[in-house]
Amino acid sequence: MAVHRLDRSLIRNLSIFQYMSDADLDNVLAMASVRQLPDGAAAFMQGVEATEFFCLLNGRLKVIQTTPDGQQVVVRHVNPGDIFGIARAMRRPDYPATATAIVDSLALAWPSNQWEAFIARSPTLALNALQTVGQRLQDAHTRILELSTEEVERRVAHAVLRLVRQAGKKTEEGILIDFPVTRQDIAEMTGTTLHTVSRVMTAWEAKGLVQSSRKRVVVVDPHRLYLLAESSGD
Amino acid sequence: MAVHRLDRSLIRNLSIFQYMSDADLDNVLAMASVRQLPDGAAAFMQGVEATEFFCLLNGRLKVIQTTPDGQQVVVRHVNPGDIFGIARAMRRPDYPATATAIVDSLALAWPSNQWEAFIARSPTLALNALQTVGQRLQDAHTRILELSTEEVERRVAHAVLRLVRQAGKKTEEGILIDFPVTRQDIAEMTGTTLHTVSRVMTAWEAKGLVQSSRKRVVVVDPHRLYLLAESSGD
DNA sequence: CGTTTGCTTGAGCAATTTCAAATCCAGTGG
DNA sequence: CCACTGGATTTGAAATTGCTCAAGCAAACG
Repeated sequence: MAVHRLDRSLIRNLSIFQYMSDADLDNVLAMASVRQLPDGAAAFMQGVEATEFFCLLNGRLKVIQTTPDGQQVVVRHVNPGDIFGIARAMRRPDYPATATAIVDSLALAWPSNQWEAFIARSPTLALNALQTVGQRLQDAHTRILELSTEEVERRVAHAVLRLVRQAGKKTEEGILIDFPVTRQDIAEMTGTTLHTVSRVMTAWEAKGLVQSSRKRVVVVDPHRLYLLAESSGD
Repeated sequence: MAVHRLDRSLIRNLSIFQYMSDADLDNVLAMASVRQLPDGAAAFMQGVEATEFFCLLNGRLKVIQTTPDGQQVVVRHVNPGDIFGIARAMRRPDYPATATAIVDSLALAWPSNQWEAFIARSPTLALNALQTVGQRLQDAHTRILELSTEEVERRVAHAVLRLVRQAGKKTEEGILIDFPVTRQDIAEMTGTTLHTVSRVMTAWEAKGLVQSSRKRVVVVDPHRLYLLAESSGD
């Protein structure tokens, strides 16, 4: 549970903790515990009291919101260096979504009630946190704009390009999305069905834009995909 | 331009400035200027450098994002007491949307570069700001969930109920939304067309749920509207 | 008044979902 | 090594939702 000798360098480079003094960092680290999250494990679940917040050291999570009738939406993916589960920082008592590891992952965890103390100690941290949440708000608005104004194919294109930016890895055939993604996942990111995603991606495959197989997507021609995402489809 | 003798009580009750010392408040007020925004005037415009942030004293604004091809989305409505235009606080150089007064309004304005100084002076302000942005993020996610999983009628119902919560005013016939709202506005809040909104609302009118006319919406039976918004529509 | 802005409504149509059925593939356990 | 199992994917056909186009009407505004 408690952590001995966590290295400062672990979190020194995380954007949220940038520009903090060594002393403050040590203080922050002293309160942290390490959490191992095997593939499929949840860091926290929707509706449960928010007792901790986290920072992902490595691996990858997806954050999912579920409607009362069981439909799911992928809120976002958590990448190494991201903080997540900061519901309490926004004065929300419970987690609004579920965060699940999609590959074996490792995270730091702090008790939620430490948040205020951290902020009080370091105004820089406050500004960083605000920026982080602000960025997420931007992303959310972008998504609302897309859901409101774009047709499915372009939404899917945007979603795939976003995945490329977050986890793109150069390979022989093109840029691989470096974690398992199903058609269902992409459907939940774009507000459509796995059937439609499948049809769209099959068409792209025929046009030589992507290559995909089971839980695996490679973008062969990012530029043409980008054009497709942006052009008004004429 | 500069403001003389703004009363502390003006902003004392605004949630964002709660729990600040009188001295800090005076300091904050000293930097503020008052901005009159007649109906139709823009506080700021999308894409323009974010030189100021604001707090609405009274009136009502709508915040709109426009796509490259001219489609519009209502991001949110600004109500008295809300801060807005804090793009810079999230390290965004420009305003991501346009804020327009939909009734004659009055706001306080501060230079964007004051933000950091304010936060440094008062950690409480930082926490309040974080909460505010956090709330907006929640709202945005709620909207994404609705856009992704609900059909038009329920989305419109949710949007109208949200307006009721923000600006509902009891009248003879029911709860009036206390500022001008067009079908187009509601369409831009729900990702549909004014035609569809019109059809939906005409049907509601026939069922005795609402009464509406030009730029005016009265919810006659909030409870039944709520049921309609929540039920899976069976 | 004439013009503009907002609202309604019908008809046809296109995009997407639903429903249904196969097929594929990775891993599992004989 | 191979058949088996279950999740993932593909695909066709039918059903549906909501959009586009088009027209007419009504209230507000100068």
